[in-house]
Amino acid sequence: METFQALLARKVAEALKAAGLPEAGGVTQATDARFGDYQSNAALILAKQLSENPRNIAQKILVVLDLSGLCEPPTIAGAGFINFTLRNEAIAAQTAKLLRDERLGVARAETQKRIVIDFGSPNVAKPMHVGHIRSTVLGDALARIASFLGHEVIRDNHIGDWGTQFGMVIYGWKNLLDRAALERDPIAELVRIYKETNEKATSDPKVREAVREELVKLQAGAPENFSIWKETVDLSMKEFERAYQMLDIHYDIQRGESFYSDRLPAVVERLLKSGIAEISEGAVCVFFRDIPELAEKPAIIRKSDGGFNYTTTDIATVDYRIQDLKADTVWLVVGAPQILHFKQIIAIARREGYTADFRHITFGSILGEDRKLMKTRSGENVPLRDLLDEAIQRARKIIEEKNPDLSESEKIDIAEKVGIGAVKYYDLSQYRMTDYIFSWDRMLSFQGNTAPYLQNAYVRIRSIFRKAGEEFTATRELNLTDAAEKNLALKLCQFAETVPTVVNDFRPNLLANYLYELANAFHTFYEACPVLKSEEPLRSSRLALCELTGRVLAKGLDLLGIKVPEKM
RNA sequence: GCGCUCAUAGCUCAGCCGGAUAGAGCAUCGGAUUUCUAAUCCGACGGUCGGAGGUUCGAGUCCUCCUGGGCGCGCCA
Repeated sequence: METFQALLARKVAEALKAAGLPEAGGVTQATDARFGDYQSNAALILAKQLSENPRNIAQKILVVLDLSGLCEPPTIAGAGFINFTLRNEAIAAQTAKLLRDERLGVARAETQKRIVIDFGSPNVAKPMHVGHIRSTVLGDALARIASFLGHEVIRDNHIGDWGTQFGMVIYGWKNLLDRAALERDPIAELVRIYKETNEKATSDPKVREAVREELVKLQAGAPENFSIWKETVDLSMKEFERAYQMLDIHYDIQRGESFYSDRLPAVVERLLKSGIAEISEGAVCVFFRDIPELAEKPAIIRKSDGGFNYTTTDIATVDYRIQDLKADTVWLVVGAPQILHFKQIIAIARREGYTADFRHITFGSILGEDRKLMKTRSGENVPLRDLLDEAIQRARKIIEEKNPDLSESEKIDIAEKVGIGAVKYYDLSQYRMTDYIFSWDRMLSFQGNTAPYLQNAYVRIRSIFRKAGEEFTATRELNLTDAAEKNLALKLCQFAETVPTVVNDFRPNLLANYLYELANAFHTFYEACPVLKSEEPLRSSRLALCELTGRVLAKGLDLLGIKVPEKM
């Protein structure tokens, strides 16, 4: 089904053609309710090209524009805006259609893509911390949305499970490991032995040399070192799984850096052979002399000691994703500090002849109340596990206060949905590039653009249906007499206009903003329009609006990876 | 030094292809509940959109320069 926006845009385009005018932009939602529901700026755009009075052009368009049944007669306003106000009957009819549409009006993308989404990427032997929230939550939301839009999505967790830090870990394991501590809290013990080894290595050259040897042995496949490595990976993966379970994150594949390790020599050989890489100061490098911003920034793909680094790994990763996974699109949801690195990787991919669409999707940082990178009091990264536990705990406390009569199992369920939802929504509702200040009070507030506010709107709807105690059957006729009803219905119709915009520039916050406006429109409707106490046919009509609002809220939040409780 | 990025109300943040008088929430002040969750709603107050130029009929949005913050820049990832 076609959205109002698409329908009006098509009608305007037809009118332009009929009036002998060139194409000129689309139709947008009105910037202000005073100007109606939608607007076209075609006349203003054409005025420039044709050097003619925009209002005259608007008039010419209106003469051939037939919107009977859909809109009130369009008006020309201001400098030459054409304003459209939808007829209530048209909104009612569209809303009734949405009730019978599983996709809630959202069209599938015209061209289906095969998209590998690289997000999360925690490091083995290190705890997940706040720094992982944005990549994980953003990547997951984008995956859900792209998938809903009909793309074939492969979610890949590019785990940091290979690299020089394993020299430290293995040395520490052999010399400093406390088995009992490892049983109790594996990651904490791995971090401890890593840190202590690191300290010893900085002060003692002999340790430094021993660490290096352990790494070389690992890379050469020495059985003991390999099995230690394997065990640390397994322990870490278990830890990651716990976090992913709490966050409801699922991966299709988890190809760590180690997966690519045996492909690295061939990568370097190939690049040398094709002349893309060359030897410089004993290392194998790729220079980008023709790309001004990279001209002074060569990429090293084999160190002078013969070792490979993460650039080599990422080139191998590109190979795998394009050739084995057959991706035509790759989204890298990785922090901004790696911009230069990925520019190099993408430039190399281009030289190798890959035409896939690579997007490095960056994001800002999470700050503490002091406006500096969020840390614990002792200056450490805040462990993700602690943060999620605290979110649930705080949500639980609020629920206890507001609704103490709920059963224990309900409280557990609600606290989890509200707490985790609040953390995710707080992240996703803000523009991804800006740094944001982490605040429990704000994210768990029931007022404003927060998960609890949206969840509460859903809960109010469920409450109505519980009270009604009847099976919902969609009416075919909606009555939109009250302004609050029209406003709500129109918002519901606009879900389909909003969802696709998210992937244009990878901005889930556009969807979040929409859901907030929808919830707000619903609350206003809820205050103004009694549902169960109203007379038929109004009662059925209002129930239908509630039903649809509930479905859109649940689906919208689901696309952001957030669950809705039935009560709260 | 070069590159990327951010700067909008007292605070926290929206503002997608440039469109009309820049919007929310919090805070402050004032209203609304015999009512389906007041966990809400309605209203008031509050802004030279960091600064200066430029492009345009029109700039928070695009371009240039400047100021300030964050991040990155040859063998860590």
